[in-house]
Amino acid sequence: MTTLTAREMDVMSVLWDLGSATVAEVSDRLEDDLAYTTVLTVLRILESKGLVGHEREGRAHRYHPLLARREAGRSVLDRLRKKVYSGSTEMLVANLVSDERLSAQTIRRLRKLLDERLEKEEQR
Amino acid sequence: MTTLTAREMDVMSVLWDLGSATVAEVSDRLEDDLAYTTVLTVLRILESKGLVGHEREGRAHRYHPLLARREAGRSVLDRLRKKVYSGSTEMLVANLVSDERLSAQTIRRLRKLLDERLEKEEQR
DNA sequence: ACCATGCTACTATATCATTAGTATTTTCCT
DNA sequence: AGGAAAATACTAATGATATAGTAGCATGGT
Repeated sequence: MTTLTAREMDVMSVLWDLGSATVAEVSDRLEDDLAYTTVLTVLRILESKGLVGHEREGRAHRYHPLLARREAGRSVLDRLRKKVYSGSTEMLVANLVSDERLSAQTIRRLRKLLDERLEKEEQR
Repeated sequence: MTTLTAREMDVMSVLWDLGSATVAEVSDRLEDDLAYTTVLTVLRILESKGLVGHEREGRAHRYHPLLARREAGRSVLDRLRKKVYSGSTEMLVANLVSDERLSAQTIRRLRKLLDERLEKEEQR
């Protein structure tokens, strides 16, 4: 299972958004003002866990994610559902849609998503 | 913000499910076989963070959650949305409903939830 | 009233997370 | 080619997490 620490998630977030990034680029995008070497250290830890890779680019290293958003999200959601919502996806979603500020448009799109899912489910 | 560690979440999970529990009860319910004192230590840390409280019961202490499921869930979801899904609730939910094994019934209930939410949204 | 048992209080330790400094290497530019 | 600028490699300190042992206290049963 893939568990990211808070800081690791911050860094992965930048890589996901940019596709790939050098240490300096990651450092720039992080909210907190960390030392350059601190960011590098986090990236190396992520690499040692097999969650990012890198290749040379000029004198710098360019890092890219090996772990997909989807995978990372799934492992968090899975745990959240189990531990916080007693295993109930329904409670999780209920909580989610009632807390977040969602536009009518977004809600319609989400409903459509469920409709499509329902069709697939019923034709099995 | 309320950030629970993995183990803290395990323990809170038991308290949420049972309403309240003694150290022994929590210990029993945990998947991992931890020493009694380990569980006690976690509960004391949670108490020091203001997330649980306790009262005497015979010679034991009975612990109860002060942090609600909802709050805990929200803080995780919030972070997840921001960091993993670039702020998009839609992507989060899409990911959620396409990965989880949901029954047709559950999907219908979730859709109903959205419908209700939509009405509220439109009458404003 | 006593004592065995279960519980807490206090303490301890290993590991992981977070942060960053210093030394060294690389490369780009003139 | 040589040097400034910028990057990495290595090292390390601090703090949080996770785990549990030991001593001592309290209480419930007989």
